[in-house]
Amino acid sequence: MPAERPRPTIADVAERAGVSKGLVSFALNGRPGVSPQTRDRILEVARELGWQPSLRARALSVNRAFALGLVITRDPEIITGDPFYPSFIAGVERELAPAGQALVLSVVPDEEAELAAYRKLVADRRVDGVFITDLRHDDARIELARELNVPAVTLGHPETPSPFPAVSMDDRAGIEAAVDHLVRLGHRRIAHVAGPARMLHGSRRRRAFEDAMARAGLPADLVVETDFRAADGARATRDLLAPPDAPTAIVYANDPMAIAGLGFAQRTGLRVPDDLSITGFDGSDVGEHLFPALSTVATEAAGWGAVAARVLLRSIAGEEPGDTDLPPARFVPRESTAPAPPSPPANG
Amino acid sequence: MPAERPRPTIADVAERAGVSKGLVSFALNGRPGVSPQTRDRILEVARELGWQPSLRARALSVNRAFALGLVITRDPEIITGDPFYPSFIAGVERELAPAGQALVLSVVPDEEAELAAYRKLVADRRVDGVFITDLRHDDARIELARELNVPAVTLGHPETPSPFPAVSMDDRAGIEAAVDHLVRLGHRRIAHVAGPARMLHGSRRRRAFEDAMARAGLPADLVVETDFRAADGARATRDLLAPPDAPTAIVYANDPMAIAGLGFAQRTGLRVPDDLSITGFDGSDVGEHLFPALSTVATEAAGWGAVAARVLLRSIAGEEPGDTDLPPARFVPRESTAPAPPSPPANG
DNA sequence: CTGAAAGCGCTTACAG
DNA sequence: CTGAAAGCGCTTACAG
Repeated sequence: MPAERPRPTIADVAERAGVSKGLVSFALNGRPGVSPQTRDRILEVARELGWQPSLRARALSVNRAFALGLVITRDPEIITGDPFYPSFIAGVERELAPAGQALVLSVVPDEEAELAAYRKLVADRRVDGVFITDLRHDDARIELARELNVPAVTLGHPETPSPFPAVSMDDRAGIEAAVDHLVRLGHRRIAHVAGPARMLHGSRRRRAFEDAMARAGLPADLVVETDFRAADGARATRDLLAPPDAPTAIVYANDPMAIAGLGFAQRTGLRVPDDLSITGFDGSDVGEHLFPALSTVATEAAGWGAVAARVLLRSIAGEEPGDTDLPPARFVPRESTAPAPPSPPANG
Repeated sequence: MPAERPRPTIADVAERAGVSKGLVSFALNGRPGVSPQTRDRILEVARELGWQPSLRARALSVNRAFALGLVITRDPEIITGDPFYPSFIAGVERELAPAGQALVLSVVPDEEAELAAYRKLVADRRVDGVFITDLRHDDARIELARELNVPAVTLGHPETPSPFPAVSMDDRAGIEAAVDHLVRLGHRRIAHVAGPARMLHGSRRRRAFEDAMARAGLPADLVVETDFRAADGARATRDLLAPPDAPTAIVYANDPMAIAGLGFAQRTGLRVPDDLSITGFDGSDVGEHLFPALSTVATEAAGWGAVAARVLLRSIAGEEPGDTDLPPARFVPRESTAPAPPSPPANG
């Protein structure tokens, strides 16, 4: 082990510059009340010495962590393949790095561990604020964050009253556009493979589907709820395609399920999109390279992350950012959607 | 804003228990030299007061961050779809949470930003050690970590001499098994869509491919280098399939490229696996649900993360863990590989 | 077994 | 414009 050369502290700088520690601190932080000459001398000495601020010491004196917390709750199976979080995190970092903030990430298997993770993060004062993603109905995290007195930002509006700013993206628009597109293509039997009803975006996308169907004068009777996993997508597709009056189009609540659904359909000999149209959600880039290329709803997760980070930073700084609405999710038609096949002869 | 009720400190505990702060600290940390009765009293008072240790204060006095750093270098395009990091991180967290450690994550777009991120992480003393993943040839991070005097663990063995423990998984075995499998199925023209040569696992998988081909007495003349992106996989497949002596099987260096390659092949009317066999790498769960289900090489990224975290923690604790070899990557045959098609009539 | 004190490296009133 | 001092909340020799 090479001996650790101890890092210079402001005391070293002060001594060498012949001033007090306090003055060094003022000069370094660009506070007013230091004459230009002494400031320059102090800065010069700091540079010579290779002084670097101790975040730890600052953290203790100003009572800040200079970090934001993200906890992701996913069973390990589902985490892979979902394009949302990697992009979201990249967007968050784009905002944090220049601000000198760090991201502390917690990945937990279930909701119990999730609450514990938030508690731990703020008990340890590891972060100055937290992201609340994947909102659920009656989400306990809103109350918890309030109780812990930690700044937070929610992705989307929680159902329960929330003191925290929300950064929302209208995903209804994307689902509706998908349904409208299919209806225009002549589809009448359209199914929806939904996310879990306990998740707000799961049930919201489902409601958007139902509303769009209602507007088109069609029954929304073909809906199956899932856990967002690829395997669920395959299973749901099997169940939907089994009956004689099977749908001619399926709207999936995420891309991995749509890809698995596509696989299942092809496996049974159905041609996509000739026999069956399919749409995904979230725009994984692999979907673009499938055959047929997956029609999907693009969500700009990175932009969402960047804005959420900015809002959280502002609310930590004591501002009251208010809610912000991102541009709505966009339907991206590709190859997996086509005109409905001619209806089979009505028999019976 | 509800008024922040100030958290009790050890000074409060000490006062209430009628002892000194030092003694409280000893009792709380289970140090010897505190009589059982006073220890119990102190613990009791701490509980009554709802005392929680200040990680910040501890960090400053013991000069530790109680956190590990992971920096991921990816252009935003590629990050989505790759199943490795989400699983790896889940494994890391499985180890860190019980140890009271946190993960600070940095996502950067290129190698320059990557080095800056490592520097910043240790300059700020945000972490006690760092993971070095996705090793490259002449990887500057080894030297940087040594220079910064920060404990590190590498995923795999770097080429340059390294003072850091390595946690390795033999990915050669998986590639070789894939090639052997294809050879046994009668394939003679086998191509490889490789990762970037500057990345160690990119070139190592390529070499494994070449070696396996050589052992089978086959030329490894069909290799195209890529950047690991899905789009690259499609492009490479197009280039490979264009000439008259196109391969009957393609071994891809990751799953997203294999999926895109599958899509491209199907698009041109080739039947997979009848006309063309395909294998991936890393085992995304979506691959399992494609039609045909993707034969791939499974890597146990979560286990890798857990072991790497444990090793890094031990080396921070001053042990010298030494290198560890994980079970080799396993080839998982599914549906995308089948006997080679009968050779076309030799003409010319 | 216990106490009093210094130290970790900053920031921030308070005085001059 | 500048200095001396206290404080953030712990840990850790050093004495007894």
